[in-house]
Amino acid sequence: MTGKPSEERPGRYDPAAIEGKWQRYWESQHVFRAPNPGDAGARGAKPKFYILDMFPYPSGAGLHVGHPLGYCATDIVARYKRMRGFNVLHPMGFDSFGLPAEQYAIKNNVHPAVTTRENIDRYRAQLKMFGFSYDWDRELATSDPGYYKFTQWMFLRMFESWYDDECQWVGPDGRTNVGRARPVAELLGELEADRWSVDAQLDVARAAPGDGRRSWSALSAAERRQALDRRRLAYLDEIAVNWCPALGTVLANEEVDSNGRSEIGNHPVFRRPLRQWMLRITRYAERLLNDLADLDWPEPIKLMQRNWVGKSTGAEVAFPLAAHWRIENGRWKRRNGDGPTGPPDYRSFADAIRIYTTRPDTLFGATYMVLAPEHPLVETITTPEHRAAVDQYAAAARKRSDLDRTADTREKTGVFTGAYALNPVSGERIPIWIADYVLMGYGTGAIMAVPGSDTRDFEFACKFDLPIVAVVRPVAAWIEERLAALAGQIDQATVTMFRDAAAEFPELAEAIAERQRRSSGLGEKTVAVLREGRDVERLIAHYVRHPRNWGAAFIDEGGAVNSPAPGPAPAVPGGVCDLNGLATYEAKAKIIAWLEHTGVGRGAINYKLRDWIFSRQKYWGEPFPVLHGEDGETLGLSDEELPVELPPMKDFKPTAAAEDADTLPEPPLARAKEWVQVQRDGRCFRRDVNTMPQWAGSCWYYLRFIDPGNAQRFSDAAAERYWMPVDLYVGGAEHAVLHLLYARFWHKVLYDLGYVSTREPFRRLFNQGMIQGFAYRDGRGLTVGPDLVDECGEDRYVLKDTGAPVTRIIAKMSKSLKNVVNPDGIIAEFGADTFRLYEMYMGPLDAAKPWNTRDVPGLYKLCQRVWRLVVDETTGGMAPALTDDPPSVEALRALHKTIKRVTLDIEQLKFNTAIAAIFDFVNAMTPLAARPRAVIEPFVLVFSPFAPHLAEELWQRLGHATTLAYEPWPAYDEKLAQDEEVEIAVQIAGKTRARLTVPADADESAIERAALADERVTAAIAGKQVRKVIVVKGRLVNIVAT
RNA sequence: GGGCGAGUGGCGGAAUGGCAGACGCUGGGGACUUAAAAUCCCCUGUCCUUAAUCGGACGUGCGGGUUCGAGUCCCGCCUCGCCCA
Repeated sequence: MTGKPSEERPGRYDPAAIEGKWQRYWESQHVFRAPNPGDAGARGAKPKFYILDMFPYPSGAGLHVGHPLGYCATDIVARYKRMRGFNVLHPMGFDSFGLPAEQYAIKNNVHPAVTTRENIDRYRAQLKMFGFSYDWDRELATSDPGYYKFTQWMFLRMFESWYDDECQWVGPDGRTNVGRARPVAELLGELEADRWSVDAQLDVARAAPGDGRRSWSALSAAERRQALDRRRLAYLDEIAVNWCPALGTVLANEEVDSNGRSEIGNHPVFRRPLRQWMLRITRYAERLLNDLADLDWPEPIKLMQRNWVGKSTGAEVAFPLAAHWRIENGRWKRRNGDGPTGPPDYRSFADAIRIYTTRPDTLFGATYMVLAPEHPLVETITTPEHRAAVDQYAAAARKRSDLDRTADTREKTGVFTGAYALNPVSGERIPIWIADYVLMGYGTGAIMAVPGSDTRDFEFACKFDLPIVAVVRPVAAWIEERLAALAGQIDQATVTMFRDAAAEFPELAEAIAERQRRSSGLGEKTVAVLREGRDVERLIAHYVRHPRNWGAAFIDEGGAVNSPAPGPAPAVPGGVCDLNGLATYEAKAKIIAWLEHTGVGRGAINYKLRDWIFSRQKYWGEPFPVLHGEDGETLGLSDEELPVELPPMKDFKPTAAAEDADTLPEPPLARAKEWVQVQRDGRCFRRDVNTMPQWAGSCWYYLRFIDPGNAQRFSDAAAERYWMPVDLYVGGAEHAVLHLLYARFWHKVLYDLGYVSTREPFRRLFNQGMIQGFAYRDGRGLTVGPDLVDECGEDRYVLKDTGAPVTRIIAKMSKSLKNVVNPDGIIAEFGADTFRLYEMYMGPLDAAKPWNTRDVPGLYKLCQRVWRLVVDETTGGMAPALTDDPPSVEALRALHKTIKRVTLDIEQLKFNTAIAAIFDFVNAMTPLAARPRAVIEPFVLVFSPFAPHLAEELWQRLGHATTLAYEPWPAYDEKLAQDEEVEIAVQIAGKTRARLTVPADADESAIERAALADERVTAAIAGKQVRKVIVVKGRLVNIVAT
């Protein structure tokens, strides 16, 4: 099928021979070395282009066909840009730390350093087969001590920095920023000079000591440490983590599935409080949002980042505890008489539950409160008679994962603490519950429950029979929707049944009434109203009075009602704030103003984004460059002590632990006893035995590529200024949030500290689509792999063993389905150029598309046909049709059209249509008896980014001594890229009735005249009057006649 | 449940609001050949009409709308994919 060279045809296209030859040439000549400013060979006047692939994680399985998709695309652009005169930085490296490497190493009982080296060698060899134009001199691996030395160095910079929200400053890019990471030393300077001070909560205050604020000199060593640690960008905190005993490590939330099991290996995961390194990414939330505006990224990715940061605006409100506060004469009074009584300040409002809400307009509907079971107040407010139940519930909740706890489908659980709070807008006593659907790590770990306006609160209130007040008037559409949903649920018969049962068994009447009330279906009255004919106004009024009967909360925006409820106005401090009738946005503004005026709350912004848990309890990662003192002091190492290398350990496995919640995680490094113990100035210190997560190394690798050999600095400052930012970053959408958000955060810290010159690392981002595989679905709906299926005739497939028919479907490539395609076999049979062309021709780069090996030979044929444009297969010499004669106009037109289409398509990363243009060119040239060199040579250049080996070989055979990689990209002549004559359609009322050929530059009136003169047109419009003639130049004429 | 994206021949796909199906694959036919492979050429959305042409109708998931003109824009629905819950 593939027509390899033979005795008869020794001159046939032979990719195996030419691809190795050119790969060796490129490598030995360092053809793709990109000079840094100041390097030998640097051409300073050249514009730069930094094009980056998401570097691979070198797994044991080797590359599959999905990996090279993005790499083929970037290689085309890199080669194109070189020919356009850019100095192109196009590097490749390996993300070689991480849990999978460790898992693989454990499974095969080899040290991860060994397997990692082997995997990298394998990946590099595979990558080199494709002929990518990487500057391999810049190769790096994140697990190399020369690399992670700087990962540690950057961590230390974060440890030694604090975030100053108020700092206004001009960055090296000349732009004004608000907020900046600054050295802790500067903070210390302010404190030591008593310009700043420390408040009662050990928070730094930007004011001199006094008014309850203490001077730095008045603090103990431990207090000082605590005050500084609270500000550091990298800090230690005790938080509940996902502890997986079987894997011996803590997992990120994303690594735990909805059943509370680990994504890797499906092991149980437990919640455990653990002291962890955290990075204060939350301080960057606003900048991470705002700076998206400048980026040329796909909108869906930007949106995913925005959602991840999850900014919301609302209010913080303090709900005073009823045990401590009462309202007297319109003022807040302490029950025990002491403490402040005047209009309280929100910050100092003690003995209150603080909550954050996005809907402060619904405050009048807050009929109870819920604390997370871990909330510190639970301990103090629970009354003795509820103590046992609360403790038991809290213990059970701790074991559950966040995901599990907040799943919508789960039945709500919770217990009453016996304590009450006062709703500050109504003065009402409302009960305080604990429930696991409230998370400590989110917001303040407490909520005001508004069952009338929140689905989960509504379900909870129904289950525990807590009051529900509608505070937002629903819209008619919602009422209709609820009616439709409820109509089938509880009908009149059910209601009658309840009533009849109550009449027949008077002793059970109360219990039956209770059940009916709780059933949260349509109540009797609702049904009655329904029968009267769906008067929406009455239904809305009914909902406002009896929301429970409607089975769901109206959670959208609308007019405020019951705020306050009808009746005498409650006597609350500051006077009641009437929201009734206001639209949600007005009500929010009014209540926030009231909250701030009365001191029980304030407007606030909240983010879903959490601080980044930066510790992992595994071996194969970057050690933390810090020492822990016996007194709790944490000491950052000096730059000279970096890198802190991983100790060579024979046993790097996690400690096998029982699969329950009570075992303590013990990282493997804890067993490297000699490594852990460090003497410093006669004192004993312990090294940190955690390692950094896999994301750490990938946060800044694009900076290391700029100057990978630099031992003094992560990269030379001038080189960084020259190359940054990355002009085009290509990779899979699976990294849309985490890697890209972490890297942006990391980069901004370096920017704030003056180490990099741009505030964003990746100017343009492109996500390649997934390459899928085929699978088959049998009669029972089960998916089976291609290894179990035979093809019998066109699009008919049967199971090999039973002969039962199956249908072909498209599925993710997976080991279990055995539908993974390995590129090695394809390259061995057809060559890398064919592989590259096929992947680029499959469809749009960003679309998911199935791999179909059947289509590959078509691209091999293209290579053969291009080959034959230049080479005579039988002799191996030059094709006789190749001439030095001046080209015909037709040949020139074919060339210039091709240059134009390919050029514009590469600019837009539309490689599939660029290759279609190449097919067109080859189709046009093949039948020609004479193929002028003046046409073939520029074509070879245009073809070269796609099939570089073949193009280099032809270029050499055409008589050129050196690589074509730096030949100028052929220019096209706009005139020659157009046909002389074009065929245009003539439509009568939108239907094509005729076609005519006109000169390409014919103007509208000439086209109209020609169209109206056409006999098919005159026949069609005979007896009608022409109302309108639309002429689209070069396309069509549309005649409207009646 | 929410958000985003996508539905076009037997298949992958093409189409600044302007001739739907470029280009490739598959399939069919032909040339060359003793023959096959390879190569080259032609045909290949469905239906109607015709001896064949010529010609006509339909056609971009479904139903509406805007427009001289809709695969493309707007509204509603269905299905699939991805992300978040």
